[in-house]
Amino acid sequence: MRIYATVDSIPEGRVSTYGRIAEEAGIARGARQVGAALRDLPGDRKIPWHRVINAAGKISHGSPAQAALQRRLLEREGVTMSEAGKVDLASYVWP
DNA sequence: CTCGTGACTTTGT
DNA sequence: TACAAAGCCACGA
Repeated sequence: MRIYATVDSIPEGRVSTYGRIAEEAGIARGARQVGAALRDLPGDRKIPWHRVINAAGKISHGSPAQAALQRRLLEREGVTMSEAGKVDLASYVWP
């Protein structure tokens, strides 16, 4: 629950990393757990899972389809990325 | 209690 | 930029 609440607090047009979220949620080094939580997400939840990326600013998971979807959702909110699909954390990560 | 697993992270080639 | 190795942590078998 802590994880869901934290992810839900990320405003539109901003992103956050697994590590940051884990810390915010109380799990100091549980970045993986955050990923697991999002992975098992039903989908009908009102959670902006697409604003969650890894420390490198990239999408590190699953099917190309899923990655493409996440990228599309982010760009729709104004988050730009390099060709390699890398987000400029310095300007989009949530403080 | 021990093992395997994984939408991670760091560090070093 | 890409890959490997070694940490880390909650969970379930």
